[in-house]
Amino acid sequence: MNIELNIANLVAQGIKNLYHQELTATELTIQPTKKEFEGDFTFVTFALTKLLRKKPEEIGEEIGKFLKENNPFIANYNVIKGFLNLKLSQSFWLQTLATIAATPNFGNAAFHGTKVMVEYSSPNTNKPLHLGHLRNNFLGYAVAEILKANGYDVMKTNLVNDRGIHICKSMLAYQKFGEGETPETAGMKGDHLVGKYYVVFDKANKQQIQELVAQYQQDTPNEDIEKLKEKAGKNTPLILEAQEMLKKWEEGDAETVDLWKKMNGWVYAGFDETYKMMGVNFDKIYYESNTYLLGKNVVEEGLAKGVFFKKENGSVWIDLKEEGLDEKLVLRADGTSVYITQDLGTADYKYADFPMEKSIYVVGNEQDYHFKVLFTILKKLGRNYAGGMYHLSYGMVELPSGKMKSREGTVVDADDLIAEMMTIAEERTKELGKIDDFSSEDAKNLYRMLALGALKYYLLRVEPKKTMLFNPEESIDFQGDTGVYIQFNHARIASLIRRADLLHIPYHSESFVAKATLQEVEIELLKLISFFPQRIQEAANEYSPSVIADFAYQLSKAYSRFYNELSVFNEPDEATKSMRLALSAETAKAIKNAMNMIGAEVPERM
RNA sequence: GUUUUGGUAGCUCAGUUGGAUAGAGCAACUGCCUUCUAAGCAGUAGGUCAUUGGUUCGAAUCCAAUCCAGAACACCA
Repeated sequence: MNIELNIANLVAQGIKNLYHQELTATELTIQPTKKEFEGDFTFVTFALTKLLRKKPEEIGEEIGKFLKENNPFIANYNVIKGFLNLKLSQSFWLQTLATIAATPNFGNAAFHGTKVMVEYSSPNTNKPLHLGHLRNNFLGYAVAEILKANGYDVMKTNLVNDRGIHICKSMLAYQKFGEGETPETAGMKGDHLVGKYYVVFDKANKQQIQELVAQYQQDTPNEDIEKLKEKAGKNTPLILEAQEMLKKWEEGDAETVDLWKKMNGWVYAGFDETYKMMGVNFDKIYYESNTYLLGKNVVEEGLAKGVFFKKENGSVWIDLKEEGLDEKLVLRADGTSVYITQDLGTADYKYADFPMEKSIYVVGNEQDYHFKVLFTILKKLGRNYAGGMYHLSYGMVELPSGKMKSREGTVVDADDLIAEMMTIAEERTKELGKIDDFSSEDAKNLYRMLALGALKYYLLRVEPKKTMLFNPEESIDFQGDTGVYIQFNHARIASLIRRADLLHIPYHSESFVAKATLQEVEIELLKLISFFPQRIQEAANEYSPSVIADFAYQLSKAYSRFYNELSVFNEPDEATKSMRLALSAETAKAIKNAMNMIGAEVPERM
């Protein structure tokens, strides 16, 4: 359903009849009429003045008259300057409601099976998830769901960064200071425990840097302090030991690998719990420990094809100056991989797994350059899938004090934040006392729903690429433009529908089409629902869940207005009563569908 | 320095791809629960759309320059 397109077609027909000019519907501007004017949709005539050599008002008058006379759905029209405002008839809107009601999963596109992979989350296994990860996870999950709603065959993946020097840091600190502590003995989630040792490492290492710098200063008192710090950072006993450990790990040293397995196991258990709480999931999980050696064959291939070149010291590069980028290293002189080497190999690996037409990487905008380079290289290598690759780049979540820094303890922990939101949801719900008859299990489920709904909506309503601000002092709101407001409207409708069903009041199409009367608020609401398919498409085209979040909010707001202005059960006209129930039911369905698409659940009662 | 992304109400954000008098929420103020869930509704107040110039019937939106802020530019990941 696309009402604007239909109207554009009617206008095009009118132009053909009146002026003998062939214009396609997409060349014509149709938009919803601004609320301060009379009408539902507006055709902008300015653009035609040159072609038709007429005044904009004149064109509006002529087309308006033609449409009204030749189409029963056009009830009326008025012209203000270059704007032709068209009012659609009651019967048109009632028919629209009937069509929406008869369409299962209204808004969703038919399945076409185009394969798309969405990689998101991709955590490090050396520290627990924080607020920034929440934005990533919610975004990735939502984009995947939105693509599904648009008919794609979606594969959600997670590439876990489970090896490397940073992992060795936690391992080393644990080995030195852990005293055999486990998540059980410490009473901590595994990811938090491992994160604790990452911090321990950092602290001890900082101490060593200071000591080294002091020593350097004695030896070379005239050297620049920053340079000394940099040098010290690379040479502390702890860093050297961590590097040694990494080497051992790569050689498969049994003791090191066992420790790594043990600690990663703790982290995975912790992550699983958090993922479950967040309501996100994956179809396949990749581990860097399995993929970090990939890509060397790609380097050979690139050399053979002349896409890459070798420098005298044996390192391999690609020249991307023509693309406005720089020279980029793809293999070290000692033959070992760099970050981009594995990403090249992993891209092939993923494609072999799932031959997708689109591949989306949900990764923060600090890696914009990296992905530009990666995609360019793959194109140059002639990968046919390269054209479908997309870096869904999102902005950082900042605190009023600036960036979150784990070293300064200003990180907002994901588990803590969710727990806090649940507590607030519980307090607020108990205050209102509307679910006193709930079992404690049902109540807890509601708190989780509300907490996560609030959090997801809060993070997803903002356009992905924008940096956003989170103020821990002010807890996330439950009023106004929030997830909870939307959930509240759903619960309210659910309550109406329960009552209608109990009283056996019908609300199928036959009970209202051609009989009921619609008020302005109802038409506004119906109009919004009818836009759902376009909004879903828009969200998919732009990989932007904020479009769906906004849709759910606009819809809830329109419903709230309707709910306060008009009564359902006190309406004397039976057909109109049925229509209002049907309208409510369809609103609830659209709200639920939209909220599910951004990963938020919606309650029947709250 | 180069590249890149932003700058809209006191605060947090929208703005349907160039359309009419730029919108929401929060915070402030005023009304509305004997009535389908008030986690609500209605209203008041709040703007040099960073600045300047350009493109045209028409610019928050497109182009150029400038200012401010963030990020990236490692034989790190």
